[in-house]
Amino acid sequence: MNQDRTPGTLRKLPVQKRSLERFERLLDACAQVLDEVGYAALTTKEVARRAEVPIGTLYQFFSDREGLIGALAARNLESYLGRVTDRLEREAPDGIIGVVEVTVDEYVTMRRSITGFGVVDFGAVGQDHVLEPHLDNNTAVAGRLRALTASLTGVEDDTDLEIAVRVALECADTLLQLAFRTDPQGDPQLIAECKRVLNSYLSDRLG
Amino acid sequence: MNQDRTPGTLRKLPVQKRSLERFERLLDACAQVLDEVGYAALTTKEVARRAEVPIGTLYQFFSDREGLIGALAARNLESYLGRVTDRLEREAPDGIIGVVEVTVDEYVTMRRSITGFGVVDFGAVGQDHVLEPHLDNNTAVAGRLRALTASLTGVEDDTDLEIAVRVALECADTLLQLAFRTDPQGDPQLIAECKRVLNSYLSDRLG
DNA sequence: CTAGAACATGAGCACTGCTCACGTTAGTGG
DNA sequence: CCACTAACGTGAGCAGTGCTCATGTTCTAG
Repeated sequence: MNQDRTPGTLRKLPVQKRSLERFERLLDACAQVLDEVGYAALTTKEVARRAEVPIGTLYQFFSDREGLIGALAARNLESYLGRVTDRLEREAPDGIIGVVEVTVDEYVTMRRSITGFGVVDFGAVGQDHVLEPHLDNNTAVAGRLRALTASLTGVEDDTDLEIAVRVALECADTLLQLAFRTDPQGDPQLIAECKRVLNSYLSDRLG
Repeated sequence: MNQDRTPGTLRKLPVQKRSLERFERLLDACAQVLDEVGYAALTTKEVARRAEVPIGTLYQFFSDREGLIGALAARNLESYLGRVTDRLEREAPDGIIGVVEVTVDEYVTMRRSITGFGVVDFGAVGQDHVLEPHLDNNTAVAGRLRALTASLTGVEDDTDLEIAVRVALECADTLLQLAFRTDPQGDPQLIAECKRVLNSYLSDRLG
């Protein structure tokens, strides 16, 4: 009894080995189905069928359809931030331009290689607060990117930087969505244009 | 027989008076419901109930749920473009900055006054090609804004302008969405930030 | 060994988008 | 005025969805 009925969340994390496998299989199947039929047409029954998991089991882990997709988004975000952090620490670029280069390129790489990444990246539209309660997704991502940016570029980490990163991220997100809508491999001109927008704005804003 | 089964479109435009009233009532009810419960929770039955129109009648006009929402988006777009055109012709600003000012302010005004405008503005996400076949919504809007911009600022109307307007529109769209997500009246700082992004980018790009 | 926690299952409920067969009204040529 | 066609009106019901819950099975700590 007393299951977690908060929408868009996890219910129970798997603790035993078999159910952990199933949990991951469900996320993989979810990514696959998203890739094939898109967000609106995704069906929990189909995801369960692909993962070879009964429908009831799916709902043991995820409170609802949104919770399933949200968990996939969270996994994508962790993966993305891990990769960006690694590259930034290794390459240690000394200015805004270098940070823009790395964050954009890493996003592009993931969109080309991770199934379903294009549909939910860090959270599908109209479905916010997936990553942290009370924060919409891009705000959560912005918070984590801001810390990285401040420590690498020496820019003061104040309210101004917070807003600048928030705005830059929002633009980058849509422009890259546009680039990949235009060309499945990511229209190179639009990717370049994305970097240009970010560089114009951020140097105007912070420089 | 032989109804139009193309998804996301209109079926028949009303030709007689009573059905035209019902058509408009359906769009108004659709806007109201969107405003109250959001995109995902909108139900065709509820829209029909509000408009005091039987469900079958709704489906005489609209091929499906998406067609209904798309028709609302199209009505919003025409209204927006009309207002922007009027103001630009009357005020005849002489540079990019003036055009940015007018287009952004007019959007803000509409979001504050038109029910449901915030949810679909010119087309809900994941539901493109509503305004013109084979063009996603923002591209269609961009095309019409580009013509206006070129004639007013004297900038050459070439491929470069096309891309610049396309990119600027995409950014403006998300940043204004963000501004209104942050504050129901539209966060003033984020609205200002939106103009800053557009001005930095466009003067860097076209100047 | 055993109590209780974690996990597994799928028929079925409530609800959705949408159809279609049939009835009603509006408009027009004679 | 009528008769006739096209436009309009209608809502029970179908196919399919998200999700539950009663019942059973497996794991693991003491």
